[in-house]
Formats: sequence, structure tokens, C-alpha cells
Amino acid sequence: MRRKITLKHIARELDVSISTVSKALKGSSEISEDTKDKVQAFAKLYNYKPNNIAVSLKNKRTKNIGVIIPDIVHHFFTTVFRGIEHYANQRGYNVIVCVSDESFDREVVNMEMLANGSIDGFIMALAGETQLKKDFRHLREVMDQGMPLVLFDRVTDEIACDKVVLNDEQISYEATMSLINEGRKRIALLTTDSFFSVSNAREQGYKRALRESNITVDENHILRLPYNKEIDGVGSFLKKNNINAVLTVNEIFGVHCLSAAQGIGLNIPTDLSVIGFTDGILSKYSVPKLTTVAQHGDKMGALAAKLLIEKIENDFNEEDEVFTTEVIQATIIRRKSTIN
Amino acid sequence: MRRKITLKHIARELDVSISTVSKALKGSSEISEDTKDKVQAFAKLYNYKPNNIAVSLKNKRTKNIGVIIPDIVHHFFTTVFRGIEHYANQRGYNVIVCVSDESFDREVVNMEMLANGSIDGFIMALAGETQLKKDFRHLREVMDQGMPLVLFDRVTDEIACDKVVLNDEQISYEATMSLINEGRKRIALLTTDSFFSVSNAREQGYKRALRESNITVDENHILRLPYNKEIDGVGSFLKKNNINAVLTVNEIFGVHCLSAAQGIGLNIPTDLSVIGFTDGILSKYSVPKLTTVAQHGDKMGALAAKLLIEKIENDFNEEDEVFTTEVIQATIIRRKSTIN
DNA sequence: TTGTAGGCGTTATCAG
DNA sequence: CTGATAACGCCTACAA
Repeated sequence: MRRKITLKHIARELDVSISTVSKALKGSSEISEDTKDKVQAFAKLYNYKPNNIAVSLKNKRTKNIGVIIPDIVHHFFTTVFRGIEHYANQRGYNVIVCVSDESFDREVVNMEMLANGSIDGFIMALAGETQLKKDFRHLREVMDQGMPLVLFDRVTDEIACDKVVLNDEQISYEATMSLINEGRKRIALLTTDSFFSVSNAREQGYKRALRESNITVDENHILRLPYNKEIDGVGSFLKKNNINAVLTVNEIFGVHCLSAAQGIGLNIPTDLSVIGFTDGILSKYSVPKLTTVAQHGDKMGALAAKLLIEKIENDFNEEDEVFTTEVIQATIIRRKSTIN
Repeated sequence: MRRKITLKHIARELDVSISTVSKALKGSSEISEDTKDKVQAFAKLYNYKPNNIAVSLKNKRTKNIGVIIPDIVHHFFTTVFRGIEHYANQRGYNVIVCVSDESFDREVVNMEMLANGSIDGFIMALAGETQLKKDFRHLREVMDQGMPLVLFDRVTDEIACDKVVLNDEQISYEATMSLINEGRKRIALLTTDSFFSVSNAREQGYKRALRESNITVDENHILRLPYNKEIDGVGSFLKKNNINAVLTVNEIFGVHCLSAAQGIGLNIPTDLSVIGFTDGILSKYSVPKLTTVAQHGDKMGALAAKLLIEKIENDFNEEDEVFTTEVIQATIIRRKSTIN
């Protein structure tokens, strides 16, 4: 077993000092061509690579970024993660992921694990529990230590930091409008509990579209379904309220709605139009294919990573920090569950 | 901005030596209760936490594990990752993920990035290109350096290391058998190019079941579809060969098969039975719901992490290393696309 | 009971 | 042109 080789080994073998080796490997002009060649050849032969940990300690830079997300088996987060990972890798950063599982405690623990030197900055989407409790001390603490933080999607106004969000309210408004333009009047919203920042924004957009079109907002047309649990009762909800169009805040609800509607004999899109959120795999393979709001997670992730790395690398001048909130423009992918 | 505090800061403030602080914080019995209290109180007040990087350098242990997977927007890998992350976290390890994107080069680059001290060991599934090229030097190199490696799912016989795989051949045999037991004779296989170790194993199981049941294996009944590309021609394939049962090596093919069959007027499962692989979200929301082989990714991931951490922590006695290959038992989840 | 010194691997400064 | 030294933050054997 050929153990990893260090500067010290090379120095000993070649009978020079460690600093000479270090400089020679960097091609420093202070070192003679002769020794440079000798050292570099030896290093190549034994496949010398500097030890990241030692370099990190020296530079106080790990070239790692920490990502904390509520869930990984989830198309949108996965997509964002891919965006982050891809961009970060290009810039020479590695990504450490922790999953909070929607739990406040796990979010706190994970942050603490990573905040002690393992990473140069955080990218995260808040756990459901955190948004519910509105307790953000762990975020504030990390910021106080001068560690950059970028929030995406599930954000909060209570923390001043860079953010990347979707134009949730607006795209939800537009989606609802497009249903109204199909001539639909009895439009339902299938959503989750409203403490999720994004669900809330989507609900606002839905309501605004109705109001602006002089359709009274009927709370009975808003069905709040449990998140990550068995779904039930959508068919009877549709029938009872005589719904003819639905906006759902994710694609699971959307696809479920499709089958529930077909189950009670409705034709899609003739009798009922459906628009979902999250342009994932379900939307593409459902029957009929689901019209859906693409959240462009890749773009969101890449942008979050870009913002973070800029903060990390621009030894930002302490107090006069400026935070931006970037808004990603969602787009509606028209497929077969709507008329237009 | 309250910068991170170190032993040195505490020592200076309290006018003791660094080592006294270090010992006091560990509750060492060499230190007087008095100073212990004083130091610990101070440390708590300023929220002292040891710097991971420094500890890593000292111990030559990072408490990080590296995961390299071909794709992250993919239900199975995502599930395995969750298993790894969950188990690793419990044992105090963090997880650094790199995505190879099925590319050999990216796999190599990522491995090199991580192998220089950032992590204590690797868990990986081979990129498609790597399985095609059969070039495993990068794996061997890492092993040579004494860094533990666990391969899962996409493995190779050419590297001696711990492995976690599915009983692909056997479960594929059983799935095919169950189709045969429904009275089906014209059974198709929808698969990918055969250089993927798993597709290959599944094909073997399928063929064995046919052979043992005295059904001639007809290569025309095996349709090889491009991976991660647009799928086409499944309907005409089914019709032309008068297929009445299908086994597919993933759930996308399975669900696609469902719609293609329904598109040409076949009733499922009366006219055609379908069994897919990967019990993901598609299978649960398809119409009808897809009978599928559950690969238990969580379990696979947890086991891989367990094997790896054991190797890391048991300062394994150099040469007399023993490698195990653990086999996860897949199970068939019966839903509505089959008769039984 | 406390402190000193050396080392983990690297880099940067300064002296020879 | 080369090397000694100190430092990053922590730990620990050994000395006082």
C-alpha cells in the first residue's frame, strides 16, 4: 500500500528543504531550473498532490460549500442541487449535502456540524418546521460568524442574506389567468398548509387573478392536502364543488387530480383543466401529460452557487454588505391537461 | 461580526496556556476543578467549537465520506443517497457528493479532487462510460492509497473492494416467472444497452426464466432503448411481435410501455401485463399503477455506508483485508399492471 | 496542576 | 538560489 506522499517525503528523498520543494512545485522563479525539473519529475512520478486539509487550514478556505435541503428524493430540490453541484464544481468547489427532512432540529444540528470550519458558505432551503416555528437563530448565528448564506425557494424575510426565489405569486397569477381565459370560472386550488412560504405566495397569486377577473374567491374551492402523505378525497371535492379547472402547487397533486377526475368520469381537458407546479418526471409521463409550471431548478441552483461563491471570494468589506434577492422567472409548459 | 473563537483566544483571555484550555474542555482530570469551570464557562459563553479542519489534519480523519453517482435527478440513486446520508450522519460523518453525469472523465476528476485528503472513503456507482470502457485505474489508485471504497449497484468484478448489489438476476427471473405463471408466453424485455452491469444481469434472469419454462428466447422480443433520451416505437414493437407481457429494466420504460399499449388499444392487464424496475414515484401515480421491482435504495445506501465506515474505523491490518459483497433482496410490489 | 514543545502538511516571509 | 522559521488550530507526551 503506497501511502500518500507529502512535501516532506520529497524533500528527504531529494535532499533539499521542504520550502524548496514547495516553491519548485509552484514553478517559483527563485528556484533553479535544475532543481525545479528534478523536483517536478519526482513529484509526478510519485503522483504528489497537495493535501486539501492542510491547504484549507493554511488558507482558511475549504473550497467546500454546504447545502441543506429539506428532502432529496424530490424532483425540484434534486434539480436545484444539480445546478449547485455543477456550477460549484466548475469553480473548483465541492458540495457537502445535508438533508433536514423538514425537521427544525436536524437543520440546526446539520448547520452546526458544517459551520465549524468544514465549509466556506451555505446554500439552503428552509425546513417546513423552521418556517412554521419562525425560529431563525441558527441562521443568524452563522451569518454573525461571517459565513455567507444564500437561501433559495423556502426563504424568510427575517434574515438579511442573498436569496434566490421563483416569481411564485406572479406565475401563479398567470397560470390562473390562463385558466380563466379558457372560460373557466370554478377554479380550485390544491395546496399544502400555508406556512410554506411558496405555497402561500402561490395562493396569493391565485386569489389575485380571481379578484381581478371579478370571480369571488371561495375558500371552499381551496383544498389543503397533507404534504408527503396519502392523498384522499380529491374526486368528491371536485364533484361537490363542480370544479372545472384546478391549479395545484406541486406535480403530485396535479397528477393525482388527473386520475381522480378521470375516476369520476371527467374528460381532461374538456371538462376540467389542470395546471401543476414543478416540471418533473410525473408531468411528462402522466396521461394526459400535465401542463405545468417549470421552476427551472438548475438555473436557481447555479445562480445560488454563483452568489455564494462571489460572497466567499470577495473578501466583502465587513459592514457595507449588500444583499440581493434574485428572482427566477418560471414558465408554463403547455401540455395536454389544458386547452390552450 | 463575531469571528470564530479558538483555543488560543480563550487561553489569552483567561491567561492560561493553550494546552490547559484544551484539556479543561475535555474534562481532563489533570486540571483543577477551578480552571475547568472557568474555561468551560468561558467556552460556552463564546460558543467555542473545535475547528473541524484542524482536527482533521491532526487526526488524519476528516469524518467526511465521498459519494460519486452517475446522476442525481434519478429516483433510485437519490434513494440510495438518502440512505447513505442518513446513516452517515448518525455516525457523525458528512457526505460530499459529486455527480459523474455518466462521464468517465468527470468520474476521474471528481475522484482526484476528493482523494487528496477531503474524505476518508468513497461510495460510488460507476458511470455508464466507465462500465463501457472498462478502465478502472482511478479506482485502483485510490485503493492503493489505502482509501476504502464501496461500490454499489453499478459495480465491476475487476476491482476487489466491498460491494452492495441487488439480486438483479434472480429478481428478474422471478418477475419473468410470475408473468409466465399468468399464462403469458410472448414476453418482451425493454432494456438499455447491455454494458450496464445491472441491465445485463436483468437480461440474464429474464432469459433463464424463459429457458427453464421452455419458451424460446427470441432476440426480437428484446427491445434496447436509448437511456435518457426520447423513447419511440414501443407501440409498434408490441403490436408487431404480438407481445402479451413486458418486463422493463426501469420505471420510465414501464410507464411509457403502459401508455404506448393503451395507445394501440390494449387493455392492461387483460391484454398485456407490465412489470417495471425501480419502485419510484412514476409507478405509484401511473394509470394503472405499475407492478414493479423495489430496489430498496435506502437500505442499500445505509448498508454501503455501514461497510465503508467500518473499514474506515477498523484500522484494517494492511494486507489481510477481506472484502464482502452484500446482496440486497429486491421485492416485487404488486399493483394494477399485472394480474396476480 | 499547568505549561512547553512538537507535529499534522502547507505556505509565506525573511535570512543566508 | 536555498533554507530556516513561523503560522494555520488542535492535540498530547513530557517536563516543570
